[in-house]
Amino acid sequence: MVEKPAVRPGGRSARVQRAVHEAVKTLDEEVPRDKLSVPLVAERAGVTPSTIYRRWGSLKELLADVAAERLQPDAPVADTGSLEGDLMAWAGEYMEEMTSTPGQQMLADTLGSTSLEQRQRCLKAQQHQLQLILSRAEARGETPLPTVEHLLDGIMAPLTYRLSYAPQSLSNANLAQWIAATLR
Amino acid sequence: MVEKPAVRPGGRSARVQRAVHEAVKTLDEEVPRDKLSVPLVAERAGVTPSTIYRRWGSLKELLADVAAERLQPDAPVADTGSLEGDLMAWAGEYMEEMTSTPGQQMLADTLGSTSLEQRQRCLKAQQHQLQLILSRAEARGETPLPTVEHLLDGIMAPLTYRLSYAPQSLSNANLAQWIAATLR
DNA sequence: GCGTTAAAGCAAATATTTTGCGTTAGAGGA
DNA sequence: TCCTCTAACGCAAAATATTTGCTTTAACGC
Repeated sequence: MVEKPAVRPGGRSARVQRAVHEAVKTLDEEVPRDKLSVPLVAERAGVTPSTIYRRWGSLKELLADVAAERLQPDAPVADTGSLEGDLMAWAGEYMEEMTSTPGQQMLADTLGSTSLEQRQRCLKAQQHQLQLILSRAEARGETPLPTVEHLLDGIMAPLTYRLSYAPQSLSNANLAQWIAATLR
Repeated sequence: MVEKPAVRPGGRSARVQRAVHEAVKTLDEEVPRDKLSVPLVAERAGVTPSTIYRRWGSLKELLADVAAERLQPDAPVADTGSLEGDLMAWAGEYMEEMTSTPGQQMLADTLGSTSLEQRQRCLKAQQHQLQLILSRAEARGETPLPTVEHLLDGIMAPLTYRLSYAPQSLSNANLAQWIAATLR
């Protein structure tokens, strides 16, 4: 039911997808979540509701798709000069973004979705970013290097767990501690 | 919007709540998720849809409420004779349950809900169970003992992270490794 | 250009959600 | 025990949202 990346970015499909995604993002800032509806999004995007239902199936899946897309990193990871610094900068930014109200909403949208697919996209993106950070550390000659899996389990997992279950308990100190413990 | 524990278990409110929860649990095994609707639940529970809408607000919130309730442990934690054994038994059972299709559904229902409240209930329950396990270890004289927070970050967090993002990658070996590393 | 076809539009048929108002069950007091 | 008060429920009409069959459009490959 979910659209594969369009083969040609200029096609009609791609145009509709962009318009709909854009409409969701805009409206999400204008109306409270329980007022967001498929007909509303459709009107803003200039398409008919049935187009959205046929393509995404439901509002829930559409929101998950948009959220997963927004979670794809657009900015390259900052290079602070050390593995620990890079991790702190990158995970810190992620934490910052995800503790905000729209961030919490995005998280709920992805985690609440029925299809694993969207979540796997997010995981892939995180793995990719971490791999980049690790490669830079390797180039610097830092050693010993942890694996991506290690970083996920030691840093991203506790971070994500708290983002869902106790976001107010999160702090940079927490994060720094997980990073330090994982690199040890 | 969510019902506080009924003051009197015999009252009408409590009866309706039980009937509705029961209906959700039964129907969840009978019909595919996208066919589950408020009117359907209402009919099975013998109440009118408006009762459910007035009390829970939406199907999503009702499902989150039911899921959170199901995540409250009903069986006491097994006593295997050691902290490591108890953790493995308890977390293993949780992992087992949550990798199943209904388990994945419950997880999505709670994590996808708008209200933190339900997730906090689950966190409280996990903390309580872990505290129980720790108290037993303390009584046995095992030392040094980790904190509940440590166990959450080291074991439950990676477990939960993978349950959401890569459930197929989970194994007892993984779990055993997290437990061993956390107790070290 | 020209046929082919996947995706979009349109509108009617269903289904769900909301709402106003009457009814009922049960708590608390005389 | 009975009476009163009120929160929660039932009912049914109105408003919205969703599904569906059929038509139209636009982009791909020839």
